[in-house]
Amino acid sequence: MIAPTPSELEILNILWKSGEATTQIVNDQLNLTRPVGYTTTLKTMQLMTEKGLLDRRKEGKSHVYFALSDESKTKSHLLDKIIQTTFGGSTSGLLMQLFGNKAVSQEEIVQIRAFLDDMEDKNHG
Amino acid sequence: MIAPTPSELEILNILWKSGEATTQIVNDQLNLTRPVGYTTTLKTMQLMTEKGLLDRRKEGKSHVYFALSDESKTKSHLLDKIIQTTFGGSTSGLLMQLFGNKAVSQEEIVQIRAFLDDMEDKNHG
DNA sequence: CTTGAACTACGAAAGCATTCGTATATATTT
DNA sequence: AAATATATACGAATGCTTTCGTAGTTCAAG
Repeated sequence: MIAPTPSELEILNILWKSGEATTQIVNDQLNLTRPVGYTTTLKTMQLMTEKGLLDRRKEGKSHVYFALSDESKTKSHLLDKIIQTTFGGSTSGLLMQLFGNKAVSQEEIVQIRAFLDDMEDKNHG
Repeated sequence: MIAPTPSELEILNILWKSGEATTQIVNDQLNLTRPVGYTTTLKTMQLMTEKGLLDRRKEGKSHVYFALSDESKTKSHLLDKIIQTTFGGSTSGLLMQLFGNKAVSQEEIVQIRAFLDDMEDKNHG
């Protein structure tokens, strides 16, 4: 599995959401958050294509890019990595950190309980 | 807050566990996992000291290092970062990923529910 | 006090991610 | 078809992390 770099992840997030986009569109999206030059974005997306993270098709004079890497798998991988390096491989360790040191809203707690209920339904049903 | 690099985090994890240690000891610990030269470890720890992540005291001809950065705060910070970059700032997003794509045992679910109960007690009490 | 072992300090190389300038190509407009 | 606008391709610089060789220092043993 190819782990995207931080910059690559930003681009992936945009493409995962929109399905596909030109460099122009991706760059505009990025610039809503932080300033970044057009050719920088272009170059990054070209490298990502070489790496197999993206593919593209020609459309007029420009390219339309789309993600090849799976969103869920990629995020799962990144999560595994931080669990490994930061919490010694312990998922519970991560959760303790999350619940122990962050303000988790009542709303989120409700949501999490719902997740757990679903999980148990799946386990038992 | 100073975010440690991956290599620095490895060293911090050792020092958080042992309280304090010489370069030699840290390097030996690291080499249980992966090969790394003594001077590499030394240099990294020196840089970490400059950065304020560590401090040290002289003991005989060697130095005894210890972490200045707080374990919980550091991990919390790293976690925030991945939540931000990978899950668009949504803690629930992280949890969905965690619960949706990993096998979470019944035991862990029970543990998580206990966490949530504690959380609610804190929120209300 | 000289030798040797362990330790520190320093500099620099190598690898990788990010950035962007410049040159070139492609389409569109006049 | 010339001029303009929009794209792409490429190379190279920058900055940061990691790595380790080498030189010098400190302590202890002979």
